[in-house]
Amino acid sequence: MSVPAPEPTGSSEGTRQRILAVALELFRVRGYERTSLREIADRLGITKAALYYHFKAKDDLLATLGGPFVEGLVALVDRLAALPPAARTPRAMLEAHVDFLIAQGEVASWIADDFSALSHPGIGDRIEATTDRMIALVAGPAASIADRARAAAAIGAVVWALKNVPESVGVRDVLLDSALAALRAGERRKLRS
Amino acid sequence: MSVPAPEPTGSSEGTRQRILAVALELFRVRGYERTSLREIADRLGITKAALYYHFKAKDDLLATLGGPFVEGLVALVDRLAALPPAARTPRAMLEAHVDFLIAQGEVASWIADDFSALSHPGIGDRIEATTDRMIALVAGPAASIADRARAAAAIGAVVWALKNVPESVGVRDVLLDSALAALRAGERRKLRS
DNA sequence: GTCTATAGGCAGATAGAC
DNA sequence: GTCTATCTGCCTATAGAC
Repeated sequence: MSVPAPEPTGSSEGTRQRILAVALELFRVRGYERTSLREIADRLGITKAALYYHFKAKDDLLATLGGPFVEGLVALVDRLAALPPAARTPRAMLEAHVDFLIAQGEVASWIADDFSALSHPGIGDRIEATTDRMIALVAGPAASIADRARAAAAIGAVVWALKNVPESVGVRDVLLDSALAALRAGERRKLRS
Repeated sequence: MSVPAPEPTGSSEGTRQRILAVALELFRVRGYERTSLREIADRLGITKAALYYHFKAKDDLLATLGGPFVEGLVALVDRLAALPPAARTPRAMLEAHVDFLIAQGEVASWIADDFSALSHPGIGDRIEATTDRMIALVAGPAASIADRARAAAAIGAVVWALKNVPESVGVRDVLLDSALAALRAGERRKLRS
């Protein structure tokens, strides 16, 4: 008896990936809301109806492209929060964040510019809460407003530099040191990480 | 002969301001593209048609709210670029930028989250070019990639902190020092501003 | 898996009365 | 200035042939 053909993911999977690539490219340039399915289809030389064979709704493109980012960020913060306090150093946390953003690549820079695209109930709130948790973790316990401001500054330094100077990925360590310096600007002494 | 009634801006101006306030509030929550004129009108207790008496198109709301930000940023960078090199210190430039963002208030934090709303031909390109110029100015002449990364980090520290920790406005100087620390993380010596 | 054709809806925008 | 009524168009999404 013949086993189901060993090509469960034939050219279909390839098309799906091409759709995602084009969608991400357009989302980065025009934003999610301003990008129509017709534009995506035209760019690929197919019709809108063909798109719907691969993704049952426009929302699916958003979820498929942005989902891993959101879930990854939440998982990252969860993981950091679960670390023993001794291991939860600013350097370790900022390092994990930088590497996460670098791993997310163009998705991260898309979302940085099109953050409001995630303003859906159940997503926007979640990522906002996660951001606040991350700031609180980096700021540490009993943080003053100034501490929180510096923590946000350190995180933002990374986010913004990667978005606006893509070559920053090549100087990851420089960026990390820069973020740490922003965080520690208020301290009077203490030289170790 | 009677002079034109001395009430050129009666309750009309008030309504116009109320519209802008509600529009900004909704843009901040849902983003520009996802906010419909019907939502704005409903929130104000008027109809869409009434909106069109005050603004001839939805784009006008975007231009009225975001225009001063874009124009202000361009003017700021122009002004900084025109300063004599001796006066163009990192501290002076970052300080001017912080104060500009604080002055823009909620508009600045809206745009930070809804940057892609400005992705119109002739606006998006312009603000992107201006951002690059600002980074180049802060990075200084003959800047390496690491220098540019740190400059972007310093600017981003400010932008992101003000957006995510609104109370940062109250610790402006802390934020400024934090950004400067991020910029100077790569230097080996030199202590003055 | 991709097509043609079209449904269905809501958005932005206008006309003209009051 | 604000309304009611309506136009127009594009967009998401679906039905069904090939």
